[in-house]
Amino acid sequence: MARPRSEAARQRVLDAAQAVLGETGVDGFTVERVAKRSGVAKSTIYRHFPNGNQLMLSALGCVVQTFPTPNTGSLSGDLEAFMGHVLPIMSDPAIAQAMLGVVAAAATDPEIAEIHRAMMAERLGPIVTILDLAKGRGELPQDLDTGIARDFIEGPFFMRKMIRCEVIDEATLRQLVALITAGLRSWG
Amino acid sequence: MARPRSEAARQRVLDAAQAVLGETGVDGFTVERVAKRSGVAKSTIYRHFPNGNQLMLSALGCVVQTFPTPNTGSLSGDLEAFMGHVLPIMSDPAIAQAMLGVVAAAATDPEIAEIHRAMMAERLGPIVTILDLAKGRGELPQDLDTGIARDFIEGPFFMRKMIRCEVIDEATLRQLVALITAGLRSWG
Amino acid sequence: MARPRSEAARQRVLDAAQAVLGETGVDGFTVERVAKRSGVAKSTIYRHFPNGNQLMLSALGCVVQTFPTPNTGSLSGDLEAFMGHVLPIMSDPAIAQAMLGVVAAAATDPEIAEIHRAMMAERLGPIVTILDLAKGRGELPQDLDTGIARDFIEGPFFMRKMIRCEVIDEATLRQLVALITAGLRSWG
Amino acid sequence: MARPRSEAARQRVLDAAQAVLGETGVDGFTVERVAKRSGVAKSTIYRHFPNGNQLMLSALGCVVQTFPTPNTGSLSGDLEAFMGHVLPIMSDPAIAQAMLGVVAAAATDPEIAEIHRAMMAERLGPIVTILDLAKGRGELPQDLDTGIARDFIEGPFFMRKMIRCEVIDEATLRQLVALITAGLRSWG
DNA sequence: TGTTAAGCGAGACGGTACGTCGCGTCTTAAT
DNA sequence: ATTAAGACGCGACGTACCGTCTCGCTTAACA
Repeated sequence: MARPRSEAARQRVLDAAQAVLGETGVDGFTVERVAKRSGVAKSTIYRHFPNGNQLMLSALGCVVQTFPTPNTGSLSGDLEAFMGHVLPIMSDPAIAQAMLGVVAAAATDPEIAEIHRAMMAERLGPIVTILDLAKGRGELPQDLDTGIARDFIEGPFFMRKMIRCEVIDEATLRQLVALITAGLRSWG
Repeated sequence: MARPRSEAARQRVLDAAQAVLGETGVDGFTVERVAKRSGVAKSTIYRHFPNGNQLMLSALGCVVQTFPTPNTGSLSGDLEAFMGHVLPIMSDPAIAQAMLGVVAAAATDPEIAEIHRAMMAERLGPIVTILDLAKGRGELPQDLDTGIARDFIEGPFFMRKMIRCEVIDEATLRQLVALITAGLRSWG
Repeated sequence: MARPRSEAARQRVLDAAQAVLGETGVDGFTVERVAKRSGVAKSTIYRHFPNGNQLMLSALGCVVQTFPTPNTGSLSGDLEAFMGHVLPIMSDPAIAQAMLGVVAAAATDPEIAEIHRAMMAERLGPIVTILDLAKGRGELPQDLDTGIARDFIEGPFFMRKMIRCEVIDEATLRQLVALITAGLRSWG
Repeated sequence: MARPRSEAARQRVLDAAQAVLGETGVDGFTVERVAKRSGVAKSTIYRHFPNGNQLMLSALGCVVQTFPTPNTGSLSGDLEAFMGHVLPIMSDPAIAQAMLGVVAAAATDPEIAEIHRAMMAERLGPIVTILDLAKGRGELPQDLDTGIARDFIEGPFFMRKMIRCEVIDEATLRQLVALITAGLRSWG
């Protein structure tokens, strides 16, 4: 019966939030700055988001995005293609910061834990598919544990790129994929 | 005539800081809370630490600790032993949070970047030694790239434990080590 | 062609407004509280009243009420009877608060000044009549200044009851009336 | 052991508060405006005053001021002199507004009630003295009730000046004093 | 007897001020 | 000279109301 919350306002807020995040970083992120920049009243922001942290996380919704599942015909090719999609995103410092923030905050805040879960699940799908395809082709043993495999696959990239903050060039990507596929094939 | 800065005070502050970190998490970490809890005046804290973030990080100094280098006679044994040391530390939620915080903050704050570097280096030493020993035994090819290998080794554990927050039991530890050693041996 | 504004709604608003005034006082008086309590939408309230202050004042319309003019045959009797009517109204704390609020606000808001004027005038009529009757009976000199007399009559009661917030019992009422009549008779 | 609250800051705040009151009236009175104008931080204001209302009332402390007790040798002279002191103060619209605000708020807020009490008591002293002197000179009966007399004296002036907002010129002052003294002498 | 403009509830919106909290700096008295 | 205590300027927080504005739905007067 009442006026619906304006999706336009919500979007303007999210856009401004992303801009602020990019410009000032996580530490300089402020609801009042977002309000000023978006031209939306602070009270309206609080009508759409329970608090500043949630707003920041929502602004980072892009982290929880769908990745395409490649199908190149070989395990190595699929893994290289998939990581080729994921790596650029992890390279954006704002996203990296936010992602780590999500992981850290998930320990205490249940709402953030949910985002964390979604973020993790989103990347699981393609990996499972890639593994299944490889099993179908006979490249991998049928009883390979998917849970362990996904950490074995993602871990090295995550470690190098986001934790150690080193670049991953084309050669490194291929070398890591080679190590990973060799390891996976040895399963059992 | 002057009183030296009491080391006792510094230590009480650090202890209180760790307690606060553990109880309230990174978000609830506050200089004033640490002051109240430690019974030390805020001004004294600022005499010992340049600002609240540095205090928090110093309280996390334990993360930058020396790990013993195992020597069990086999690559698998050494890796299992090493990770057996590292994993319990990563399991402490306060340390985990802090570590992620360090990684995130390193992007902007050069002082934290230094801590980040030390934290990373501390773990590198034992890994290099383990790899060198394995090369000496002929378990690994001589030209194995240490930089890539260390991400390939640590990454899966880090991913599973700290990012995905799943337990790593004895069996999982051994399975991951098996995958890793198989991968490493395939180098070249 | 259009629907007329529902008098029922207006009345429900006024009732709720008076209730809110009585319960929370002038400071706790809020349009939104009145809306919630009355079950009437805020927009409807603003359709009937230009703003919150006006609503509050309208809710106090009862202060601007007609008082009967007594005629007991003597000045003392008339004054006692008149104040006997007025005092109970001044005793209602909500009305008292509101009345003071009107006086205070009249200084700045011309609309409230109008209410203030009406409020004052309403009480003037009976007093003039009482004085005229007394003059007719020869109890008071013909040239008694009505303007001064009305302050001389009302002032002591107002001061004691509304400003000093002390009770006025039967005896006090009679004593004050005696002082007043004696004073008035001395005019000239 | 700690730094004492700076009396200078408190005074600057009060000065600014009075200025704001005078310029914008009670409605435009805002803690943030006072902060900005005084150059004192909002948090400091809240360190000195529990809330904005209390600040406003403290700024009106001048209302609770000591009045000199005249001694002209006659009751009429004393009353004229005393009201000659009081009337100019009641004429300041800011003070008048505030005074009514104090009376109104005293009903609900115990702290304001205390101010109200002090405000009332401050004026009682001189009046009692004036009455006692008159009794000593034989101008008034010994058994005159002071409580009733004080309302009888102050009431008319208060009513005319602050409630009805009419001027009190020299002639009116004398006429009212004449009525009052005549009334008082009739006691008993 | 429909039509239709206004009333109405609900509540979103842009604002302003609130009172609180934490920061990092400072001043004071005591040790 | 260092410490405990805490005041200070600053600035963000999240809340409460303000008065205005869309929304659909309902309803009484006109056509």
